[in-house]
Amino acid sequence: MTNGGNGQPRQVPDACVARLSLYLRELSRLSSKRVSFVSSRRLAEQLGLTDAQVRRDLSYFGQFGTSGRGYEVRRLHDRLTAILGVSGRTWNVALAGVGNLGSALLAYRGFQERGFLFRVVVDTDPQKIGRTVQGITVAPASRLAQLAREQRIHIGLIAVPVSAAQAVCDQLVAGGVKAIVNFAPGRLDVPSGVRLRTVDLAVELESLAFHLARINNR
Amino acid sequence: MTNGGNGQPRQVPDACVARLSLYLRELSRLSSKRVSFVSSRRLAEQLGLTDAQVRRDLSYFGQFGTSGRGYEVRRLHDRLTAILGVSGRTWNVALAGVGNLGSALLAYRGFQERGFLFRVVVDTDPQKIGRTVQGITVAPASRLAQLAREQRIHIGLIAVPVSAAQAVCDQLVAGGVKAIVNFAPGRLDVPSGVRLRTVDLAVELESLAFHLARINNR
DNA sequence: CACTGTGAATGCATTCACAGCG
DNA sequence: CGCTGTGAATGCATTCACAGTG
Repeated sequence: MTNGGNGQPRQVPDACVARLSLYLRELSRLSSKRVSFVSSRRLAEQLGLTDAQVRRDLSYFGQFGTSGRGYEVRRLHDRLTAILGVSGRTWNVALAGVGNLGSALLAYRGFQERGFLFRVVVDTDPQKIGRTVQGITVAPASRLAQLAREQRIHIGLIAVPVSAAQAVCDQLVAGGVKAIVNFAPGRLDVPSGVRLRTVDLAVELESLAFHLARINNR
Repeated sequence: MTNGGNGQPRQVPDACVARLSLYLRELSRLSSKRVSFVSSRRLAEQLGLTDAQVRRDLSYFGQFGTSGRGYEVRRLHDRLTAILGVSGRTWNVALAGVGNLGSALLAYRGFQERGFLFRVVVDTDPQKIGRTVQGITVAPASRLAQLAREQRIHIGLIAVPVSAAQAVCDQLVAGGVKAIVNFAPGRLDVPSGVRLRTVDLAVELESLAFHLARINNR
């Protein structure tokens, strides 16, 4: 047995957590196709993983499978949504920056479906302030900290140019936000206790270039 | 000594490659500030890593540092650009999908600066076809494979809805593209020999939610 | 002396391989 | 049987710690 049996485990690898939402997506798909059971093998195939890895990942949270048959799609789906914290409850999200990237984030259907609600959207551009995007009015960036506190924001998204990123980040922290995803390239400082993930789109391209260079040069 | 001395190493961890472009960015910054030497300690501090890690990463590619003084900023910068394959040469990039995310990618200055040139941009929307974005005319998606081949595209970016992603991916492969970054959620199939990276924006949010849920629930 | 470069040690993550169950 | 759940083995990645160098 992996853990106490009911509660949460002690030690879940970060890499595993990142995969949970992939499982969830695939299970949703299977569920809508009226598939009722799925084996670790099939699930793995579909997601480009190994069967052992799927079983190991799920085992961190308990025993969901049936020997000889696999996992019951609906049941596993429900358990995973609960584990990921996207069950029942919703998360309040603040977005700073309504440029192209910010707009892409706002428009992304997956967020709403999983209970991530954009409650606060800010920008510095007077042209944009006051406009309504996806049902939310764009507020001035100067009010970010205040709004974050009022709206009890859980997660902040930074989609502003690098030069403004640290200031925006500080405002989010001042507003009591404890989890931030930064899409601006470059490092940000946050106090301990605040969780920060930086997603750098250029890194992906450069990693590919590195590998291509090695293929093409010899 | 880590390797032969001049050439490329044999075994570089993927995680290290991903960090090279962070080093590069920081070195550019230091260079523009007229800083001529930097220690592994300082570099690490700035990027949120450890000094040992910086030294280890760089050591995969040779010996660039001077005992007691650190690394010569300009020299290291030049060596890293060469290693990453972003020196001298340029990379031809094709973009599929000119929605918000696609536009964000097109507008990202960092790409051009590093020698990634958008040569082909396609979309299915008749409203968008024929328009010029960032100096490039949007072509119909049906011509993707042909254009990719004609323009000798190295890297393809997929920024279309999930439903269209696999088809677009197949077109890129048909057009001889060997490296693809997919921004649509969900798995894509590519023949072996083609390098595929999927970047899923929702995964980041859900990973954060998982950790927040663990904090808030007990 | 301050700093690099690197064996050796540690700590994660993945994979193997198989006992055990329905 | 077919498939799960998991110790044990392996393979990466990071960190330690220090000999060696300008």
